[in-house]
Amino acid sequence: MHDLIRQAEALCQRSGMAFTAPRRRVLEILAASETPMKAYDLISKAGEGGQATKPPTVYRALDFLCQLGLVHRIEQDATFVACNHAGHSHPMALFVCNTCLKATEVAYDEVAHILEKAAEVQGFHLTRLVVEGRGQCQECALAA
Amino acid sequence: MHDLIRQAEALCQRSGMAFTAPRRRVLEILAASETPMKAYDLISKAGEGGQATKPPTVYRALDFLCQLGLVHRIEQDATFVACNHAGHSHPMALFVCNTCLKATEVAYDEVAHILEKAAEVQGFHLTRLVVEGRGQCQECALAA
DNA sequence: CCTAGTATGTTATTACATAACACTATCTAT
DNA sequence: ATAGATAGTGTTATGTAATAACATACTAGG
Repeated sequence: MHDLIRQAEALCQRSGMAFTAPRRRVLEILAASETPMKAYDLISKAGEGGQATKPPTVYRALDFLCQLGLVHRIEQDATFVACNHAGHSHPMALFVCNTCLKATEVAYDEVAHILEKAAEVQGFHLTRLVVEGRGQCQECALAA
Repeated sequence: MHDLIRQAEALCQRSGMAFTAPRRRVLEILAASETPMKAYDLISKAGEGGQATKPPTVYRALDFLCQLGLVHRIEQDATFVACNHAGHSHPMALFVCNTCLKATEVAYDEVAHILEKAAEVQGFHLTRLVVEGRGQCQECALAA
């Protein structure tokens, strides 16, 4: 978890971007969370203790972190989750458990390839791909 | 386009559901639209001419139509689009052109299979899958 | 008829996200 | 040093997406 912060620092330094206080704060909160978080939970969490934190601050940090691949937005339910695989940016599908709400990352290189081809057949050139799932994780299946 | 309406009627009759006025209205508007629509554009469009139409009316219709597979919600940008392939419910990925905003449907049976397997390896059982893309369609590529 | 089930109408509110502008820090070319 | 460019934050206000809660109407089976 502290690894992620260090990775972020390194990544920013290499690309000449600033790893500023709000960006660090948002990443720390997400990294410490077991499950993906909604933006407004992040906002209130970020405001605990210190000064009040307002939506734009957090949304800007999220945009930044998403672009760097340190955080992913889950489109299905508009939540955000820290990414374990920062740095190497191979495409990752996010599968969210309906019971415990935890997100599992799954590589989908092959799938991306197939989809790109399928799109190309229709003359469509892909620049972004969203692959997400819902279901039940192993732990919750066993507990049931 | 009128085909879609008839398909909807048939589908509802078969499954004993009512194809009511607001449901028909929403489907008609979506079927007539070249591109996916935002909910609130639908709401104001639905309110044109006749009586004012309020959010819950449209959202309820959308839920209904989505469940029947007559309409798809595009998670990336919270838009809705009528489905060409109503009835048979094989999984369809939606690729949206960044230029003309039109959506193209692409079958992804194979992909679904691979993802299910990839998930199962980690003990994750999938119940829902979202596959969406962004990019440029053929027409727009040629026009550029 | 009347009542259970299904759907709609309406008001109000909650949740998600960004526009616009003022201010601060930092870097760099002169 | 210092003026100007660049990047980032703080703040106010607002725009956009979605739903809760409750009242009302339609319709089919007893």
